[in-house]
Amino acid sequence: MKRKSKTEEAATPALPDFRLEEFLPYRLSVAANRVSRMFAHRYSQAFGLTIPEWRVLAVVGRLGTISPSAVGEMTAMDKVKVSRAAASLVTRGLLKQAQDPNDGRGRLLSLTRKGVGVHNGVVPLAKELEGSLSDGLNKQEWAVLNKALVKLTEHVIGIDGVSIEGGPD
Amino acid sequence: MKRKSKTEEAATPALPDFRLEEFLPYRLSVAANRVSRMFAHRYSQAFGLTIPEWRVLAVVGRLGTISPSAVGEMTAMDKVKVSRAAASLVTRGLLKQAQDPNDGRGRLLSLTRKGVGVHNGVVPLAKELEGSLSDGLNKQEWAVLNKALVKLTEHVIGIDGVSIEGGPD
DNA sequence: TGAGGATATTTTCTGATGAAACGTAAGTCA
DNA sequence: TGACTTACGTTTCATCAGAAAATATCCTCA
Repeated sequence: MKRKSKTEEAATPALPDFRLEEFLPYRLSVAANRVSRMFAHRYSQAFGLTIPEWRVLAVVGRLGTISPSAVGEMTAMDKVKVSRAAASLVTRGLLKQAQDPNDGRGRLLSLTRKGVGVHNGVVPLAKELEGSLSDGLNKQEWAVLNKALVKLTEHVIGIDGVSIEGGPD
Repeated sequence: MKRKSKTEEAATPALPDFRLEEFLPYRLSVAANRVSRMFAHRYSQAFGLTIPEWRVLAVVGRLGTISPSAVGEMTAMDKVKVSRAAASLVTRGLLKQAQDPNDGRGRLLSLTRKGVGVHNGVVPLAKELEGSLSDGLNKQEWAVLNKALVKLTEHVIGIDGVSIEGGPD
């Protein structure tokens, strides 16, 4: 199954051993992607929502009335992603977007009645999915995982000066 | 800072409370994205490599000669991503792609001398970056995080039948 | 043998992503 | 007031991702 190609220069000097499978950044990326995909699939199937849309819905649902920029801060999404997600939700009648009376540049987002209905439907699904996820770990592992992710996120910002914004989803 | 919009239908019935910041899938996604971006930035800066390219380089570097499909399995990347990353590495002279003598459909990837050089340069950087990442956590947290990510990844596959492949990076 | 189907990899097509440009609206200060 | 800078949100554009199609080869079994 693994034989050296003899046709050309066979380059096989001493290589530092490196196991990708044991590399934390790799594991983190794979885990996050698998989880994101599963959630995206479910949200989409049940409510036609993408993850950015769901995040906006969740934050607006909790805070009532909020600016797109504040949503961006709370969801770790950049302003472009928030703008698009909000526009899509407005088009679908789940979100209202009004002028901020105190600032001509600003907008204020809030849920419509329909948006409240969807929000109230998605939250239980989200919690249920998170619950089934937690079934794979014991209490202690779950708690440490949560804490470690928060610490890691905060710590990374310090390592690479690059102020990193949102994520793929 | 948070006032009800009175202009239109003010929809504010009882909403289930949901805190996105405490939602594990969200935390996982944010952490993974921040980490991926930091690593992508460094790899790119130092060696002009993207993360898919680095992953391919890493597994080819370890296994010597390997088919693209096997690389895909080992890197959790789909075949398209492997194909593109490999093509890019071949163009840049870091990788050799030969016909599999035993299968007309198959290819065999191996490092060129130049590829070995880059590989030997990236591995220490990767390890160093992982090390600085681990500085943010204590030994025990780090160990549990690693284990939890593996368990989570395996567990997710069972929840959602959708056989999920690669990731964004 | 040779038709049908499976497999490895690449290519195409379409949608998502983010950096940068843009339009507008505040703040600042001389 | 009026230039200059900063901030909010949207739009544009070039890149990137993955699903599905295309290509080439291999396998199976009648």
